[in-house]
Amino acid sequence: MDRNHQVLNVLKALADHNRLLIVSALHLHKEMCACQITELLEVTGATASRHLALLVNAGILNSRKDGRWIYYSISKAFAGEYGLLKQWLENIPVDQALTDEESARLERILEMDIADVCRKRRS
Amino acid sequence: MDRNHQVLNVLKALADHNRLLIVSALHLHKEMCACQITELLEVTGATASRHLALLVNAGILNSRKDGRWIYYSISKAFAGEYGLLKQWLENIPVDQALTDEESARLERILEMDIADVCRKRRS
DNA sequence: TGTATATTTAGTTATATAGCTAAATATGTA
DNA sequence: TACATATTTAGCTATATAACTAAATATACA
Repeated sequence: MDRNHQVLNVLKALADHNRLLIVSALHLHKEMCACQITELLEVTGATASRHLALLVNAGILNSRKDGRWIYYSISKAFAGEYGLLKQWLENIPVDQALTDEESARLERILEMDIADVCRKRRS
Repeated sequence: MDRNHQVLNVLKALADHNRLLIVSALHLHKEMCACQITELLEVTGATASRHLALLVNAGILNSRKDGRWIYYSISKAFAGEYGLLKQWLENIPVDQALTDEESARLERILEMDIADVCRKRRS
């Protein structure tokens, strides 16, 4: 990937409602596992997985495997190379990044035990 | 358009090679008319027009009509509401925003008389 | 007024991609 | 080892959109 397409890749990665939701949620909370994110998006695991892979690929997220769960967080590289962009994303008011319903869903998910969140997943 | 979709709209507007090229060129040069931008993108006037309308719609560009030409520039509203994002875009190194070929094309276009640029347009 | 120029709108086609289901892979636990 | 859980991969379908051409609209000037 030449330098010229990296910037575009980052923008394309962010220019999707569900992926912006993932990034916003991870700004509010350091880490979330794939199944928590799947619940947040209300999509199948496969769909969440693809979005997460795309964000990792664009250098925006880091993943960390712990047992059978994979935790995602904003990558340090993104903070470094795209500091101003990251700052902008962090400063987006919550009500512009998440709908009321999504905020409520996020809170509910974070209050639950991860094992319970994962066990009740769709598909 | 509710607040929630504005941020996404701005990102979607920027997440396209040709539109990012337009915005980058306008960061380097205050104003360009539609026909200059058409030349820069190497597309038909109709295609350039659509990209420009989309950027104006997202609040990123301003247009100013002067005779039969329409001049475009980065909008003050964008600088205000999306200051950090605008700063980020301004700080993207030129070689990451434009290919060598595009830089050369931009220089050539800006050296020419606008009337000549417009007269030799495709389609 | 008539003609050339500049831009936009309408309509078509091709491509990209978001979602799904089903199956594969990997990990933890009985 | 066998089974349940967690995630990814492969393949499909529907939708969005970027490009084009042709036609419409608007402006400038002879």
